[in-house]
Amino acid sequence: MENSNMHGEKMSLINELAQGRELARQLQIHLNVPSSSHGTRESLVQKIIVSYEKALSMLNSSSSASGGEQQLPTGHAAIRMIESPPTSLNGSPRSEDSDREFKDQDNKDSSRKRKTLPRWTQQIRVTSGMGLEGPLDDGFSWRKYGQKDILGAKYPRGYYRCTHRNAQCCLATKQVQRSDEDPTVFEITYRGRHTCTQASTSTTSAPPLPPPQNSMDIVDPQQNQQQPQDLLLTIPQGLTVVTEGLDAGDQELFPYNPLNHNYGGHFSPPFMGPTTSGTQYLSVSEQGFGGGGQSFQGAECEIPEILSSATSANNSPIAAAALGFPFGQADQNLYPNFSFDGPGFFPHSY
DNA sequence: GTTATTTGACCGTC
DNA sequence: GACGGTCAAATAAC
Repeated sequence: MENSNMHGEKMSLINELAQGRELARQLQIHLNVPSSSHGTRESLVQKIIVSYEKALSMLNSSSSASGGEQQLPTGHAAIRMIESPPTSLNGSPRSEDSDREFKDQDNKDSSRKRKTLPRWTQQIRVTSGMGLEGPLDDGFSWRKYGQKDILGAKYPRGYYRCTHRNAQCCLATKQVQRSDEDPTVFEITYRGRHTCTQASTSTTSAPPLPPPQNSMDIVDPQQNQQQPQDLLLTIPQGLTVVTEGLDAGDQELFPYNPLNHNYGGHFSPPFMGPTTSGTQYLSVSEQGFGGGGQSFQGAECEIPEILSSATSANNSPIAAAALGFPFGQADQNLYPNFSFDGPGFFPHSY
């Protein structure tokens, strides 16, 4: 086991470094292109930084522990991945649908689309004076469509979906649940991915990325740093962000989120831990963060169907695009181990 | 006037 | 029947 892990980490490290190199090349090209926008260059720079930081994190973590705890050497954030069941901090019935969805997928399959959406959770702690609502703003436009008192929870759960849901068929949704025990902690569960252009333009914010555990296994088990890294860009100082990895049902997650393009734009394959679930803690200094999230639910959009097709039609560029796969062919070169046809990748049709 | 939020009702799942 | 998630009308804010 360890050997395979070690090997996997090495491969991941190599991939990460290769990605960084490729990004540097792209930056070089852009620097020579007058028409290239500043934003594009910035994006590439950010990607390179992220890539190298991830590589460093891998080295750091591999030498430290295998307990799923990692620390970025960057100093501006402490990221911790904790393998833990997707339970809420407060013990409240947090996304109970986690298991429910899991069962559904297992048993019936997708009579209800929302049950098949990728989902991941972040726990955000507001440690210093910013509005408690601050953490809810992740740079994406969310529209609240519901609020519900949850059994066993002191605070109601808020339901949000992407503002561009109708206009751009963006199925991203998120649920915001305040912790009972610690009101400064918000548990944000994201569903689905942003497919709206907004996702690709909000480079200043770092909406949480879905922790693609599966992809992780396939591509790079250590890339989990990606998300935290991105989050750092927008999370207000003083906030502690805990990303609870994909819930148990994440076998269904696609590893990537169109969002990835946004943040810095790029994709970074998997940033979640090698395990099916995990928690990431981000401690940042204060300024505004936004918890972004996404999830899906719409029915008018055909994304789910497209995704489904994607699972059956391996390597379809269109499907990949629809899925928001960050990497194109070039990226695939960077991640030779990645494949769409792995049963662990798209275990179920969407 | 347009867009976002609130809130009760409805639906699906367990 | 209980519960969570979503819808949609009413209301508020811009």
